[in-house]
Amino acid sequence: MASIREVAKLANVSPATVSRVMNGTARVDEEKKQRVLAAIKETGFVPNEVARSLFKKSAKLIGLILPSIENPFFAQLAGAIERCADKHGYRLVLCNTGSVTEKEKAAMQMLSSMNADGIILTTSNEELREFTENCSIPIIVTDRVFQGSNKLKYVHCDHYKGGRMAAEHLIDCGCKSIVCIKGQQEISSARDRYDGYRDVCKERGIKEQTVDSAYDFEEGMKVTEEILETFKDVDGIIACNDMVAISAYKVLHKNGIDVPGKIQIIGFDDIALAKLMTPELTTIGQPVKEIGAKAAELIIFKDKYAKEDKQEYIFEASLVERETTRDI
Amino acid sequence: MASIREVAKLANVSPATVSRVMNGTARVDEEKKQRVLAAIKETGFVPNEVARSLFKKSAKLIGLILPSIENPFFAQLAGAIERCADKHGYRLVLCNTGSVTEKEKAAMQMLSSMNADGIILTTSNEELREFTENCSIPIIVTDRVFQGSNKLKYVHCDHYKGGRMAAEHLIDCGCKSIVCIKGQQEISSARDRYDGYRDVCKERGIKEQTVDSAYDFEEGMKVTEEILETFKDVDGIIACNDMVAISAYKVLHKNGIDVPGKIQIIGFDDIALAKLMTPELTTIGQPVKEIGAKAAELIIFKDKYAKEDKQEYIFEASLVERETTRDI
DNA sequence: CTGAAAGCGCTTACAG
DNA sequence: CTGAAAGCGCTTACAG
Repeated sequence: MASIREVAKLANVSPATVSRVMNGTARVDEEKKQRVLAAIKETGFVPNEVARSLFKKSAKLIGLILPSIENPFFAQLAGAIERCADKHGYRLVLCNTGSVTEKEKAAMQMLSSMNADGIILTTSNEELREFTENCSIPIIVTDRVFQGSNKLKYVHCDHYKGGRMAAEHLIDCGCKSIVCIKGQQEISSARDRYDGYRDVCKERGIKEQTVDSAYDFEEGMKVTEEILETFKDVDGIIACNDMVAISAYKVLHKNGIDVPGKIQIIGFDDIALAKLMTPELTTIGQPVKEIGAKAAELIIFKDKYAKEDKQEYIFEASLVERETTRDI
Repeated sequence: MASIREVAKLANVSPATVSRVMNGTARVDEEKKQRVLAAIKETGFVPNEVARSLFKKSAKLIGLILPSIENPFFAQLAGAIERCADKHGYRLVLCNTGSVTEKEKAAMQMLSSMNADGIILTTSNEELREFTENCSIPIIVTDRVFQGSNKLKYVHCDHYKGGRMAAEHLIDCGCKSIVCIKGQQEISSARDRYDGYRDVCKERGIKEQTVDSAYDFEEGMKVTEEILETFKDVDGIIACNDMVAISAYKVLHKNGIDVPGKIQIIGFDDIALAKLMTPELTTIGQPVKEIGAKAAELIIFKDKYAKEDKQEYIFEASLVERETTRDI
């Protein structure tokens, strides 16, 4: 790899001039400029980003810390973030944590020591709050919220309203006995979704019926069996996300229960798979692209956003009616 | 962030000594060592990876260049690579290219200028071969192969055998009229899978029937409609991957065709969704974890592998029988 | 407009 | 065992 020195020698100028030509940071004599450009071309010179980053204290890197990239919702989020980052010349460093606190901490530390420009974090772990507040680079929490922190920024969709929409839709579809599969209540988004469901139940005078589950296939299936045993008259299921909704469908189908004829199902997230499965899954969609792009922009344009002094960026969820519910 | 200088001052030693304590690169007087350790703790010092990387010419970074992280197979691959990388103290830089050549080239260049230790690349684009061969850091091509290159290393599963297994399984299940949905034939893995199918047809005296498709939902559905019109007696479909298989099922189901009763389906990859859908998808599984880990190790332990002088690392595909076929 | 110099924060010969 | 020095490859005051 050619260095700036070689280019300079070839063009008969100083390294400083080469740097100025590359970056357009100062006016350079036209003739010299041409010589530099020619020399860059001839040597195939590409500036070393590490050296640049050491000086600038910005590596043009965004850290992405996720429970698991295998979760389709997070994969979509990562895709959205990557596309936005790439557009502005930033790269993404991916860290899977399996929600293990020590890994999350290690990733944050590593990322700061890499001069990353910021971190986009999705964690289930509220204990992490203090640690994140002391991190030397900006952290954007996506999809979830830490209670009581005012140092971080948040980007997520309105899960509470989403929860309401799910419940209301099922009621509109004629359901009388709705069971909500709650996600882990340590996760703020799961809490909010559940709260939405609960409030609608109260308002509409419907019995609140719930069951606990993790965001996970096996759990989803186990819990659905449980529902069938416990709530004999169930005619509507709100799943904490699409994965669980799909698992629920699987169990109902296996038990010969017609969906949506006998029991209706609604999921959460609108992952790509939701409309691919048979029957197509009704769900509450999140605007992942917008969420991902906003999170990335909050880091890329941090100076601009610093002035805005807004802490939470909230997007609207939307009902996506498909085939596991039937409006009447 | 504290620097090595501050730690040194606090411990009353030189920065060199601090470095030696941190890295264990030389014997240090026990008492000084303790002072250094205490000073590190007190200051919360974390060494700057950028400075380290500038000197070492290794950023402990692996570049991952993929068509799209949203594709579940690639998401699983990324997860496998990340876990292996993390175990050895390496980070992953994720680049989505949408298979756009210019993006692929830009990503490779960027990654070298970041002092990445190597690149794991999945591309459909054989024109890229020369460019990759001239890249200054090692490149491991996963899932696919460039024809005629002997500078790169390859990690993938035996797609040819996989194609054979799919065809043989369908025949064993009693299919007489099998249609193969070929993936894009510029992609070596799609070619190999198809070749496997074709050879089995020849050997078993079965008529070869094919249809072209991309690895994509919409295409999968369109092409399945086409199959239904063109091949009236079709009783088995080999899809180029699981996504397409799922789309095919969707179309068959919509047309009231019983699966596997009337038409049997087999996919490729064994993505998580395959066993989640209803009916569960029979498919040819790839050992993604092993593939991802091997690719990462080839970069992390490049010196060790340089001696091995092996260019291709091939893993076995395996038949995963589920509910869209029925052995007789 | 432009070059010499200093510096970003580490690491490793080198000399002692 | 240990410190002073040089250097990794850039960038930007500074002086001219």
